[in-house]
Amino acid sequence: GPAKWWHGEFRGCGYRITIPRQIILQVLDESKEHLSAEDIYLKVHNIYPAIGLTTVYRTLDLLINMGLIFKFDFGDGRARYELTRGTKEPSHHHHLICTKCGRIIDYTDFVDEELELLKKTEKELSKKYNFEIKNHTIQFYGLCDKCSDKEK
Amino acid sequence: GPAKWWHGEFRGCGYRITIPRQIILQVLDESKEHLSAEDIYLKVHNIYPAIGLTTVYRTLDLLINMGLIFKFDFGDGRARYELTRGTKEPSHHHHLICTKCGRIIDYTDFVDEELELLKKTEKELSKKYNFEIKNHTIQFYGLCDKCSDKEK
DNA sequence: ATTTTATTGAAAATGATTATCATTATAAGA
DNA sequence: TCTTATAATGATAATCATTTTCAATAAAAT
Repeated sequence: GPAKWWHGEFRGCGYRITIPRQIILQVLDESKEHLSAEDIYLKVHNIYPAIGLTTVYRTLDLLINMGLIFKFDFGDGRARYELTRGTKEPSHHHHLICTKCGRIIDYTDFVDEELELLKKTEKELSKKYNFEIKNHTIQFYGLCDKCSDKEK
Repeated sequence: GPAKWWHGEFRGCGYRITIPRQIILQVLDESKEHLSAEDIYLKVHNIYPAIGLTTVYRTLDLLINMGLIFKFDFGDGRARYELTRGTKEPSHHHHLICTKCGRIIDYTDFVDEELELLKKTEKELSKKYNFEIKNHTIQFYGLCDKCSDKEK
């Protein structure tokens, strides 16, 4: 097939372009959800069953180090992964997490205001605690509409 | 010894007051750090070696459900626990987490401004996504002063 | 085509947390 | 004080996500 956008990035780092890596990136590219390693494994497995879970974990690690994906921890014991799609910071979107069904909702509303305050806070905290801030997370936990209804 | 402040809470819930529970609460009370289950186990073990790790986990679960402690997840694979000391929300303090040495710094600066914005955001998000928000986390990741120095 | 070595997959190891279950100890009642 | 019912405990095994190991395979340089 035609060369993908990320082939150059791999070549530049001296990494080989392999079938598992192509398919894992394809799966990540086709999904807009927050996939866990196992989610990715299952989708990859549908396309090319010989690829193992180990390779998925290893490739995800590689992609994180290359800056091609973000890793999120929502506190449910399994990490989620998502293509950066060019952004250098994961901060452009935040999350609502349903503590009952595990659903994760991205929101992009009000983030401008948030970012402004966060930037200011970051600057002041850096100064006060001599702490070099690289990243941050904001997460809201609660019940999504469906789970909220069920409780009544 | 004299009855502790939490004895009433236990009695009220029908829970028994046992040696492990007394010591685990003592350890939590004497520490102002964010202790992991194993940290707590080791300290408890120093005071009363017969207490097992299982009991520590079980007691921490109980204390969470009673609202006596908060559980934090900083994304390093082990949870941390801290006495609520009367507060009903963990939101009164946020965290700086060093991604190199794992040090966790509490900060209470600027939280008022943050809280104001968060309350507003929560309200609007609740409305828009029909999501019942119960809690939130804000965490800054980066390098603490010591680890930042080492990098140079 | 051959060779070098990065990459892979199966299997075992790890580390935090949870479940099981027989034993023990708390606290209520005789 | 002496039962007695049962909540709580601790040793052990089980889970579950993730890592490590290592021999076999495949990418890409020669």
